[in-house]
Amino acid sequence: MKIATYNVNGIRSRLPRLLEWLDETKPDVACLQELKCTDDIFPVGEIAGAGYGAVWHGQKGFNGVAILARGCNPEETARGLPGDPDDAHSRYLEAVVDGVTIASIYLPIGNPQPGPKFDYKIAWMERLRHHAADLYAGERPVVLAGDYNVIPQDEDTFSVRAMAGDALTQPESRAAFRTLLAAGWTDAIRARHPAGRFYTFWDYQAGAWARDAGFRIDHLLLSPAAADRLVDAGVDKATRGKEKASDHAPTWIVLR
DNA sequence: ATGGCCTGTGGGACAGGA
Repeated sequence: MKIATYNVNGIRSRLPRLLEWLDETKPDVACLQELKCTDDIFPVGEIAGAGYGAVWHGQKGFNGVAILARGCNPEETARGLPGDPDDAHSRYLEAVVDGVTIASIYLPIGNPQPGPKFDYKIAWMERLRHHAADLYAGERPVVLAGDYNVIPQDEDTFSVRAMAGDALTQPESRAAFRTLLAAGWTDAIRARHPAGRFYTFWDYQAGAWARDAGFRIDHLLLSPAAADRLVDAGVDKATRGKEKASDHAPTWIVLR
């Protein structure tokens, strides 16, 4: 079972690339972020045409998450992250596919920091910690996949200095991510590849792609029952190099 | 060494991304 996460940066602009990637790599499940569209204009027809059922949680202009499943319809189990009824951002969607609970996460960036946007990021991560604990207690296979907007370690960025003031590398951001790992969640890429560059994002600016000036911010965290089934993990780096690409590359795992 | 972009909204810049 191949499960991927892909921040598409606008699903309508990205649709040809998305359909091409689905056809080439055939993930069983694809968690998408940054749809940047409302629910009524989500391209459900084109995605069904590619052989995928879908659930989605859109928003005008920004954010937006979806879960696609090949040959079946994901069974939605949560829409929105619990813990703040006033939070109107579409950043969390959860569904069960083939017995595996899968979340599509678009975590707040938090820039500029310090400030209210950073406070929102940290509060959101605290809510995620609580909800993740509930899922963990169920002792079922769970995959928390998405754009976490956290660079976990110095080796996950091309330049520690360039990112020093950024919300993605702040000690509070890293601590909140590390808290999930300490609670028993497995960072799938690092479980399979303890060392080395596994960047998932390269900025459109400053020739970042050409210089390989990227960082690793798209993650798949696994509950123990899912981690026991992990056989492979990787990044579809070539997807980032195509015309009209998203600034993120798809990141994936294979569970047996 | 520095700076370089893209998407959506809406019909011109600007917000937001990271």
